[in-house]
Amino acid sequence: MSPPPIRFFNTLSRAVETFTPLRVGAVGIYCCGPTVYHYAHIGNLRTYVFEDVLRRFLESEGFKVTHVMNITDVGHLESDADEGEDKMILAARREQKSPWDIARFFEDAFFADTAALNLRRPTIVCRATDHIAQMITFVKALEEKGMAYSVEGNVYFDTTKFLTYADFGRLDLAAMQEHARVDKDPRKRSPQDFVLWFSQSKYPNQIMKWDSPWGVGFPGWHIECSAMASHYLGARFDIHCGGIDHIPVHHTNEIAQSEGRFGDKWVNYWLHGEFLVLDKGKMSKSKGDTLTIETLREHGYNPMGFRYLCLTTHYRGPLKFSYESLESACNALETLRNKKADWESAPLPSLTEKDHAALDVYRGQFRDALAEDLNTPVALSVLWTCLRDEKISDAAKLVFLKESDVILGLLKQPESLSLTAEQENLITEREKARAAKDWSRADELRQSLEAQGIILKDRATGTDWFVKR
RNA sequence: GGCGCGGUGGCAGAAUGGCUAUGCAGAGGACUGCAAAUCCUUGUAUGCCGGUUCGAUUCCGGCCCGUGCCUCCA
Repeated sequence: MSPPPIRFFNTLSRAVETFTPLRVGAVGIYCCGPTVYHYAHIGNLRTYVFEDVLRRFLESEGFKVTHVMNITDVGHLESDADEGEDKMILAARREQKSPWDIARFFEDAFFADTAALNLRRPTIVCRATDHIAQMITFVKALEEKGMAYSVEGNVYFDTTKFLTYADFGRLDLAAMQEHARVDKDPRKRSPQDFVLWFSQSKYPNQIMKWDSPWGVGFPGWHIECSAMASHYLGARFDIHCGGIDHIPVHHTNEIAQSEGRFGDKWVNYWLHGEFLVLDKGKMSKSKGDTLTIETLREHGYNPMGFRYLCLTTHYRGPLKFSYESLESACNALETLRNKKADWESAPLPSLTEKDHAALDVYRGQFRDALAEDLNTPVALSVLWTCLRDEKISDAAKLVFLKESDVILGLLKQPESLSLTAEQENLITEREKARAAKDWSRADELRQSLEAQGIILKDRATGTDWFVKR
């Protein structure tokens, strides 16, 4: 009996569909990446965790995955002056850093964060500023097809030329117009038309600008994704991911541009991640409550606990974040780590036939959970059930723990620091005390190290240490 | 106004037309050095009102509540 097919919820149809790639054995995925003018917050990162698991799962299914992610490093930096919230930008400006330096700084910070969450780096990371030529080509092509118009140096996409514009987001354009929160740009013919190329910036001190057939300026907000995705993945590809907020505008516009240019279905499957929410709704910069990986560390939590927390929720449902739930996730993760360390430190027997049989069942359940629209909570529950199965050996459990972790990605060691000589001494002294059965002295030393954030684990092979959390 | 998501035990969070995962926390116990780790046992739940059904948390309708997007936003 063949396993159930891989199925994903496709925003195009708003239904779970069987996944069939365009090419046998290969999958192309484009994921909308970060805007690098601030640190990523944990809500942003949740979406990247989902995409990472998607990629790992498809790879485990034998696909060669091309995972493309853009870096939005072009923008309107000068407009940030009146917001004045981001200390880094202010500092960079004070030090007369260029927007490019700032963008690079936050790009590096982004990948440091994703590394802390054990996210695999996309196979292709592409910066918008490195692909201005592709964007210009793209806009020219739209112009030639009569899908764009120029007014006073700005080029706009003509949404009336793309008859299915409202379909993807199921938009009621008339209703939206009535409740528009932003004044219409008088140069636009239709309210939903959007800019492909700006030569008339609303920001007088625009620093990042490029020459173009329409004047010196910079690209519109949506064109980079269409240009880079089609550049790396072709005029048609398998999967496009992003946050759910992208459906009504960004992805709607991407589809309009791309199908406007290529004249055919652009992306087969659109997968969107729901938001992470706080008690009072989503976090936002204006409310001053954005949480970053660094914030979690400051509260004493290991970033990997956040990865675990993400996996306990299905990607299409909101994740209610609280320190209580993060604590719970960290504790669960800690147990997984302890089990792994315990089993690895002791010699284990080889697997029995019974072990093999049970493992096959667990592997199947685990795989099928993920195949059904990436159900990580169920996959985790399969893992725990296996780990607490009295009928199989620890050796078998260790095998499954490691196998499942190729996709879950939870067991990467926390960033460790090396011990000071003094800390090393304390451990050695404690070993001596234990050998002498001086338990109170041993515990005293343990507590002393714990106060410094070092947790000791006595194992069959000796004493290990971990950084707390 | 339009388009979405959610309301399950103390917390997080799955699934399912009947027998309701999983983790954390709490309680009790085992082991151990009265330590750490690990293991075992254990209580409590499906927003409200109707309908369909032998039977609904699950399907349908209505309501209430929360929340997101529609402006760069994961």
